[in-house]
Amino acid sequence: MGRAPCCDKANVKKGPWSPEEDAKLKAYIEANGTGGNWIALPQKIGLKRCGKSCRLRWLNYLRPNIKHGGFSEEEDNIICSLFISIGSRWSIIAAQLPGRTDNDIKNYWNTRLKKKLLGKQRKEQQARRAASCLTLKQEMKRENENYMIPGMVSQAPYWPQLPAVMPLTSTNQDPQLKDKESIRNLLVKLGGRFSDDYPQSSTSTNPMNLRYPLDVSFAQDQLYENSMNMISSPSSISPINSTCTSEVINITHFNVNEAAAGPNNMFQGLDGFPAELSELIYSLEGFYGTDNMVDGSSTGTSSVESSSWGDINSLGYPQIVSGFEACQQSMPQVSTFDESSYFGPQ
DNA sequence: AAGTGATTCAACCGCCTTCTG
DNA sequence: CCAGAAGGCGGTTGAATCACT
Repeated sequence: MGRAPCCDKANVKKGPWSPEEDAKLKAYIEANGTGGNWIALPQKIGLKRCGKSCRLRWLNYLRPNIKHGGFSEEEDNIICSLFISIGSRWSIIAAQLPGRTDNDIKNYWNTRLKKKLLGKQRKEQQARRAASCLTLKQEMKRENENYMIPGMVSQAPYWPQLPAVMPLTSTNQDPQLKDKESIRNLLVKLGGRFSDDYPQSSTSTNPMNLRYPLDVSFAQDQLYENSMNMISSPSSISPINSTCTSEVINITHFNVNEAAAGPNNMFQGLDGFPAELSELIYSLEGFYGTDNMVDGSSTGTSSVESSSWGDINSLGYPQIVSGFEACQQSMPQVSTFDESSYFGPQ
């Protein structure tokens, strides 16, 4: 029954690795491999380290072809795009950046990229606020001058509080809905499709019937495999139509809403998106230009028409996009969503 | 030069999923 | 089928380093 404990916690060294320890671990793995058992590894080498610690050290530092620091603009864009698409799935994001580790990307995001984006956004907000305030002040000053009673003490005008973030589309909306809408719009802009953007088409020439921003990012083989593993896990994401003709369609064509409800979902739940994400969405809108953002909810125009694949090239991963342009062209052109045609007879 | 706060990043922690007996 | 270990992952921590006063 079961197995022996992985390591004697009391007899295990913690903290930074010494060059000697690094050398031992590296030499052994390069000569013998991991042997498929990290827990047994330190004992074999004579290291007083936990197997997990060895694994981490190897993967994040000693492994060949590891790059540290010096993230390029292109890498920044990929990280941002993927973070918006799939959230903090650092291992998946790392799979798209050769030589980068999930830990590195996570650190880079938390310490620099996030601040970079938020800083950019705040600057723009301040500029917008300043512009709005100036206009408002001028108008109120004019009105005050018109209605000023002689001898009355002039008071500081009351400025209505401006929204913390500029509303994207409609006002008077549930903030959560607005967040979702923003995320949705951004995802659409990034080239993705929601389950309600298209009717089901089993005759599509697109071999994989790729639809989502995830699909866009996942087009590259490695990431695709990762996604297939995750998506095909019944505990993570449930296909919305189990009678679909293609199994590939089944597993790629999952229901975003259902997916969002589960704890291990691909999107980590739109409801559960980190609060900062909505702020970042606005940052990215500024990054890519709000005018270019697609309002997929109410324009009445086809999402296919309104979402330009050319836009994605600006994200810095044309190699991902190129494989999808063909898929995109084979997508059915639909302007409105008909649930019955999409889900089939209930 | 010293003190202090901010930043970076390697490493740990704990949770979840997968695997094994 | 079940219990528990291994593997994997994301979040967090804290020592080292940097930047500023």
